[in-house]
Amino acid sequence: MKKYFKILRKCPLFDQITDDNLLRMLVCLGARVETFEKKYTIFAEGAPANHIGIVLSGSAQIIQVDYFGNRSILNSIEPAQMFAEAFACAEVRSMPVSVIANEPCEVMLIDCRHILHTCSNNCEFHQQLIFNLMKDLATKTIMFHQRIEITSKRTTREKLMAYLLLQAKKSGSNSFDVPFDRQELADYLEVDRSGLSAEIGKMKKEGLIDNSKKHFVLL
Amino acid sequence: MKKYFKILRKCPLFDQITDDNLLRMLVCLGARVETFEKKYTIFAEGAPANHIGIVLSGSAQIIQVDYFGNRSILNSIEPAQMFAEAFACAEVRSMPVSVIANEPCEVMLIDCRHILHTCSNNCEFHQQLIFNLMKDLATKTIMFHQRIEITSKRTTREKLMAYLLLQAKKSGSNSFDVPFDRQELADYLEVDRSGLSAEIGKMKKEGLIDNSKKHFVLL
DNA sequence: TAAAATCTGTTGAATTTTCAACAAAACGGA
DNA sequence: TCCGTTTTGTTGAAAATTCAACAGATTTTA
Repeated sequence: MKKYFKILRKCPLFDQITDDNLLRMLVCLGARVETFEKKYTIFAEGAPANHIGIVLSGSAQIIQVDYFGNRSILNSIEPAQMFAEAFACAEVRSMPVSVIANEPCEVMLIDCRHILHTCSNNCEFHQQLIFNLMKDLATKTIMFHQRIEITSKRTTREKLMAYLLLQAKKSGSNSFDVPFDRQELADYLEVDRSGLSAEIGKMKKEGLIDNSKKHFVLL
Repeated sequence: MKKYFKILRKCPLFDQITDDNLLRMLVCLGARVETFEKKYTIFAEGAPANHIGIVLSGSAQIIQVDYFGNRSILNSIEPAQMFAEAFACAEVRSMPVSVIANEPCEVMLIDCRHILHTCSNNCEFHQQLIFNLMKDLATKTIMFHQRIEITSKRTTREKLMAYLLLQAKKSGSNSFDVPFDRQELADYLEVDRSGLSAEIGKMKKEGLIDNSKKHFVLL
């Protein structure tokens, strides 16, 4: 487990937890690590929603697929970030979304019931973990607000521009990579892929942006 | 304060809190009640985000207005529900959304810092409140997932149908009221109002739904 | 009660998106 | 390196949304 400490220290779940306590805590929580190949399903829609996931390496995507097969990408999960914590904390029966490995992944899984319900050892760190979960959920809620601000725009160009402006702000630079290929970006922005490609082409011609694959520059 | 107990007991923030403790707690937290007329701003975008709001009577709406004046309605807040808790818990500087009274409202305001940071009295209920906040935030996250499932649909009809199906499920009946007038429903679904009116008319003609004002029936 | 303000439904034109199909480019594996 | 697969850009036609304008209905206010 020790080899994961460097990344786990960055995970908001373990804020304010000393290195000394972290190892014992992981044992007590029954944390385990699993690996997934690219495109493999980490959590399937409909599966029990008991576990919190933490991406240790690689990346994952939260997706919804509707009755007609249309995919929405809700979020991209990078190393040290958590996923499925809302469903585990709300104690819903089953997952309403799927989580897919976007590249080869190492994922730590923790049964959330071990966090929410005090264990027989009566460890004091439960309170800190619950506080950290609360903070994380509040942050996730804000991310959803930002996503809604983007997808509520009515045209492909407005959505893309709103998304790129936010990414530039987050990265602190006008030159940055996005975590999506074209189809994925379209499924995040809720637009048609070919329309998105066309719009990117137009905006390049107009000198608004520069782009090559996943790299974008705001001009 | 006692006159609000009946509704406060239904607020998820006070789950597992005994009536005896509730009054003392409200004093300790510095809770206060304010009233707002219809359409008045409870929290303005850009204002400090320190307070959690609880709707005691009436209802409120969470709205985003973009640069061009386009309004999105993120959520409707009914009595006993909280709002702005995510921003207060995440300790962001200022509100990224506005909260508007949808009808005459009584609102309880609690400075979230009194919940997150233990007070000098060292009351034991902080832990329970933080646990309750975590549960509430998890539930709110799930609500956003549902909203995204609705607004990610590409046509007005699909969005409306997805919304109505969810409302029917929530109300436990095929006959129910929605908390929005036409323009508000359009701003929630992220579609054009006139297009929405036209689509409702078509669906009535096709015998899919019945509707009058805010009342809908799924046939 | 009457007048004013707001809300709703309807229309047609303009804009935009979606859809399907295809070819070029990029990628990955043998 | 070559071949098969995946990704990306491009196109045009069909479908849907948006927009502006207006009239009738409803609600609010004086």
